[in-house]
Amino acid sequence: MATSPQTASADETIHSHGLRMTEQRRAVYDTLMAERNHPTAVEVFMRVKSKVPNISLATVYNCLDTLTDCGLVKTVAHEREPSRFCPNLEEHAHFFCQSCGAVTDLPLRARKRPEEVWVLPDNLTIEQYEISFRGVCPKCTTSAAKKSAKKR
Amino acid sequence: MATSPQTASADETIHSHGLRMTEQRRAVYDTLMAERNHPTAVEVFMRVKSKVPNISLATVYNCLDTLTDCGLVKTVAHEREPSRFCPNLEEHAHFFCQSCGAVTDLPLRARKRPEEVWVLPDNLTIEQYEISFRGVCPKCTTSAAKKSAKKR
DNA sequence: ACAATTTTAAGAATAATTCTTGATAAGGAA
DNA sequence: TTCCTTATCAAGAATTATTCTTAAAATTGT
Repeated sequence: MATSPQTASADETIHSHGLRMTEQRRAVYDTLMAERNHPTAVEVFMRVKSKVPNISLATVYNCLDTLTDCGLVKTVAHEREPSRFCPNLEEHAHFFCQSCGAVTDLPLRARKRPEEVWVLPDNLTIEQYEISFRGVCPKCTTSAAKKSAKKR
Repeated sequence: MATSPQTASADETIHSHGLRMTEQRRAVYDTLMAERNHPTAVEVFMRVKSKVPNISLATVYNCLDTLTDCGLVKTVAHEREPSRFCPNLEEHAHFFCQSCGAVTDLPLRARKRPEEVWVLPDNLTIEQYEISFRGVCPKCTTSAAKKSAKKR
């Protein structure tokens, strides 16, 4: 069977960086694409072991770094918690739910730029940015509301 | 001499949390207020030692945590780098210069809200957020421009 | 097939931060 | 004051995420 167009272009991207698409790198990449829920390196490690049983955690870290360097995934660092990895390459922010731990992508609104919200000095070159919101997600807000409704 | 109004209110804030303003906490707080350049815990430690010579790094961490819990300083975590501490309680974002390592506060523009830039699901409760930009600061941009001007 | 280069795996090493514990200090009651 | 309770401190051990080191295995160009 033919490889999907997505994985084919991931191959090309890796090759264009002078690197190879190895079994381990593909397995890590496919794992991220399959469940797009911002897993940590350890979570990726556990999932990927079913495909490549004797892969090591250090190799998972290496693969995630390589994929990040090639621009195929984004590394999301928040507070001092373990980094999370996400294959959404669109410009977006992240929301971390303090209640259930879920991480959600927040897409940019049309025709809005983050730079317009803060006062930036002249001559400042922005190369990247990271926007993290923290609070309670809709699911947890709703279930908390139900609970307090039951009480009375 | 009388204590400054700022330190007096820091005292009150600490007391309102059921805690004491100890020599160590005051020294750490004063150090942050004196040089508002986002030092790391180790940098605070080195500066504070001149006032309290036998303070330990762990105590500096404890003090910084306590001050953060009381809302007197902000802990700024960026990537996997050491946390930095800042006594600017105004709502602001941070800019990290990749060239010189300086951290700059970016105040919010008048009548602008970060929430208006990203698509937020309904029912989502935002409790805090952290906005980090990364790039080259004006000073480094200018000095790089000078250098390349000299070359030709 | 052979040599050169990548990549991997295992475990050691690192770095920032937190935890543990006993000692010290402070505040309040008698 | 003196005792008692609680808070805080200091020192070093422990933890956690991540990176480094190194030798072996795999891949590619010749």
